[in-house]
Amino acid sequence: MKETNCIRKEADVDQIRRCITRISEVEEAVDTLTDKLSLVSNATRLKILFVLQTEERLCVCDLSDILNMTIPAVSQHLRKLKDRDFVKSEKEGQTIFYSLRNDHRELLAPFFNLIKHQPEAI
Amino acid sequence: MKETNCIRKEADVDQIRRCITRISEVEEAVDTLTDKLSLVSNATRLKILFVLQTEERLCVCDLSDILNMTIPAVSQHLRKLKDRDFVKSEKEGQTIFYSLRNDHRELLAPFFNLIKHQPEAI
DNA sequence: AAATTATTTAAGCAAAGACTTAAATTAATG
DNA sequence: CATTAATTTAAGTCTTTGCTTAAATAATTT
Repeated sequence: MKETNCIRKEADVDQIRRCITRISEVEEAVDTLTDKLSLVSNATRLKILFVLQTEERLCVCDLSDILNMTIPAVSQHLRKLKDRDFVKSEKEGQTIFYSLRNDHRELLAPFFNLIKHQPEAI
Repeated sequence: MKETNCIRKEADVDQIRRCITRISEVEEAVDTLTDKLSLVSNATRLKILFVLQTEERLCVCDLSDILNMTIPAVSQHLRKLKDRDFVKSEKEGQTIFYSLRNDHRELLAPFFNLIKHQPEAI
């Protein structure tokens, strides 16, 4: 890649430098955030999180019935949510119950509000 | 798919029904939200939005320099952001300046806060 | 008018995502 | 102890995404 694309005379070099600096400062935070958002930006996973908000805990086959999806499909979503600390699991006999973790409540709260208070369109 | 996966005796049929109802009520809101989140959950696009927050407006080649990416790559991200009303564009001669729209400020605000106030880890 | 500049559009490709079905694991039960 | 049940893991497929390079548009300058 070329070093510079903006060769127009009006180009504000200081502005560009300033932006580069500003972005480099938040680069890591952006990556961390987008990593989490990419999890939440899936309808199935957001539904799982949403319903776990009120239900305390649900097992895989509960969720499979609720979401009308196959068990393995649900299980794979749950693994992702668990890997990123959105949910935790507890085994009880042969069934495994999933529940919300507190780790990302702050991130999730605005979404749940949007969903609940503007059900038709956001 | 089978109608029911949960055949265990402890299965709480009422709970499952309740969840199905609750989810059906927010289905549309969830889709609308995840559609927007999937846009924001990309590091390049979040950076564009972040930097446009303070810079008022930037042209495509500015952003290409700032993000160290090719012009077409940036242009394609901008199109997505524009299609979903995150940004607007104004032509001035042969350069096209992009700036933030107000439509999704409410959705974006928490992200910008997270990025700015916890730069190391969220 | 020809050449240059800024941007978009298009086509192609590689990687990531989300499902499917089948097999493996683990626990409970007859 | 063999069977059933709940879940995970794995492998395969299809779609989506994000880039690349090349070509097309459109405005400016020479």
